[in-house]
Amino acid sequence: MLPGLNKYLHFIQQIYPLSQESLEALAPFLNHKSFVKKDYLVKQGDISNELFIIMSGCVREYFEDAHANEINTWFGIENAIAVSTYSFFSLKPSLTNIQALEDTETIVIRQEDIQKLFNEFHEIERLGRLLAEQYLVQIDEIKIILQTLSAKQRYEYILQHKPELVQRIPLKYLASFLGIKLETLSRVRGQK
Amino acid sequence: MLPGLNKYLHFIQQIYPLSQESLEALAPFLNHKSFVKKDYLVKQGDISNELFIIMSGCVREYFEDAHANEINTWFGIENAIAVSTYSFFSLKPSLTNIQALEDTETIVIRQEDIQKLFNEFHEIERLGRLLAEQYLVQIDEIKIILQTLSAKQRYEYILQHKPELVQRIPLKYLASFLGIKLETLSRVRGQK
DNA sequence: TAAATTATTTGACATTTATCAAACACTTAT
DNA sequence: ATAAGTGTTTGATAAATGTCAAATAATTTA
Repeated sequence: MLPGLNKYLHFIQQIYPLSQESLEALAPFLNHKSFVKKDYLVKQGDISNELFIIMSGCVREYFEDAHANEINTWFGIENAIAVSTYSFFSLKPSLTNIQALEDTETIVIRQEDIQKLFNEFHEIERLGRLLAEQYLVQIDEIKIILQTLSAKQRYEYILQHKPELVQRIPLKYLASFLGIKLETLSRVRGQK
Repeated sequence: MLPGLNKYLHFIQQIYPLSQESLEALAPFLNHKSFVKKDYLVKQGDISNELFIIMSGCVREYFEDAHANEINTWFGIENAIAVSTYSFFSLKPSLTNIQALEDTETIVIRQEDIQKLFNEFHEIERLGRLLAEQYLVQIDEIKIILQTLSAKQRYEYILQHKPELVQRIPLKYLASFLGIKLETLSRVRGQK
């Protein structure tokens, strides 16, 4: 049996409890993958047909813009699902990299296996739907922060609502996630 | 039979073709609702348990911030699905209003009916999953624009990728959607 | 532990965007 | 057709954020 699987299953069960039957069907398709700091889970340009549940550690999703600046678009820590959504859903080349910021343990499942499980088990597809809905609401929240708040307010929001991120993610990565420059973020932190 | 339903079904069939059986099960739960300009499809604070497919017309989603400014978070035109996602998925009070910007014809389906259909028809739940995934990718695209681009670049992006929006949505609404002020948007349009 | 590397802060200044007020343009209702 | 209301542009100025360079702090590696 896959080490750490119980913890993963518990996390999943909170979102939508699966029957014993589904769990047993799911288990063989789950694999463990470890990454050391700076390893890539997903590379920009590749078709990313894997979904990662982060058991421990922390990752960033980013891409390079026209001026070769890195834009960080998402961060994931324990219990988050790291997936290059566009690529995973459409099986087209990934627009982003996903990279480990710490040594990171994951459970991986492949797109084609999920597809098979979706076909066979309605309730697994339900779980998939609920996860997509949750993910959507989370991204929408970030989008609204960016539509609404000033640099300082963005930092305070993230500090209040995602303090783990501020602790664990280097500021230089947080800045572009918040849509501001590193120096501005640094200054905004100084104020109160 | 519901007028306009065929067109709606065609739109849905492109995302995931449903069997005749599912279509027949779905049809009785679809209703037509018309809105005149300025009518509300969803009111902030209400639990919004309806999902609207826009047959014709155009809507905005917005909320009022702390200073009673309206922040427009989303726009929908023909074939878009208008839904207060957070409220619809969690059945908690809506954080946003959805308002008709033109006279608007919609097909409505209720959350509890969708739930029943999801329970009964796996393939309808699959359609739901795929729609959630599509919606997610669209929102993520907007989020990345806000993380990355200057006022001028945001306008150019939207002009290039969603020209219908620029034509149909008053600039005063587009501005907050792009995370900038009306005057800045106006100026940025002037340049070239 | 020291040196090298990486991350963050600070300063001076440039640029972008916001603010407030007014003018202008366009639409709607009488 | 006119007046009233809405929407957009323009101008002057203020505030926020970006840029570039350098200093400091923290972390990693030899």
